[in-house]
Amino acid sequence: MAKESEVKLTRFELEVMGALWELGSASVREVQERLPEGKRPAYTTVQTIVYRLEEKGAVRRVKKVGNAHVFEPVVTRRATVRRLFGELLGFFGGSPRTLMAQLVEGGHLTLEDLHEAEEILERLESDKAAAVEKAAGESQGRAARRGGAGERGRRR
Amino acid sequence: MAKESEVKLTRFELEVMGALWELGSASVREVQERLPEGKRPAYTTVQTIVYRLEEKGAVRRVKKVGNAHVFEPVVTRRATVRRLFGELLGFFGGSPRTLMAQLVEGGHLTLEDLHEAEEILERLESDKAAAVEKAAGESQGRAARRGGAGERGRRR
DNA sequence: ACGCTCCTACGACAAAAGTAGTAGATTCAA
DNA sequence: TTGAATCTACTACTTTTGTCGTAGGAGCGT
Repeated sequence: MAKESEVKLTRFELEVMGALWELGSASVREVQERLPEGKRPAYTTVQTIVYRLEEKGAVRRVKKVGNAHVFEPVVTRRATVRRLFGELLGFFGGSPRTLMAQLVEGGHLTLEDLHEAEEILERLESDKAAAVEKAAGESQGRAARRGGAGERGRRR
Repeated sequence: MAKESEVKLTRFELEVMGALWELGSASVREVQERLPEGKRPAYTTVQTIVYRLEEKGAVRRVKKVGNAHVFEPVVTRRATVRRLFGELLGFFGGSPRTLMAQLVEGGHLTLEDLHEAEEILERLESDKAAAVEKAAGESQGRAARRGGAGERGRRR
């Protein structure tokens, strides 16, 4: 199977992944309910997307609560951002700088954001030699466990 | 028609727009040839994309050279980045900071990039009251002609 | 043991994206 | 003024996305 970071996600799939990343792991229903009211498709629509994500290897079912499957992201948010950003760079001649400039001008970034980024960068820089390639410690997961997949008592 | 910044572009369309932004304006053929060898579709395929972009209002034909139409971008690169980035933010919980952090960690941004961004930001900040809402003077079009769209010499 | 309610597995489809071929008009160098 | 080279304007087809509906299986409260 193609390198996992190669998974190409569509906008909607990303939307679903977004929910999944936030939740750590969740059932189809939970995902659906986390989607912005405006564009909240039918349950089965979300289900289909999740299934497709599973085929693409972006998520996997980890267990079952009640009779519902609980899914969990396989591709990390980080890897995905990297990928997306890489694509972006592609469209813009490959200069992160130009892109940054436009983001700043677009009002998306504040000075604080930049400062923080700098700190992170410096911190990284200092222990560059260290475990840079570990990439394992994704802080995904548990965090969002509040509730559990099986809450019933929901009608439609 | 819908606010121009609303145009939703697909990956391929973005690719084409990318070429167009770099070129300032160009014929279908020129666009095609600017596409990376690997994924360079047939001439007519590119033509179709360009036509569709025209329908979406993302480009327009400005003149004719020989018997060929010359197209020019209507939506600016900037507006597009903004849009894309906004989408990105949506998928990631809306925090530009988190996103930044991941970009930095992903090795996409250098300290220099950040510094420059800061400068730009500060500059902007100072004359904020000024023509912020003008938005009209997009320096696209011919301006973009400074031979070599891509500032080369990029590291990573 | 029932009857609900929820979930899963599939199957379908329409719309959008990706990809390309063809016929006929236009240019341009000889 | 001809013919080759090149465009444009359509048309068409295949995949991929976006969206759902339905049939049947599973839990669970009573």
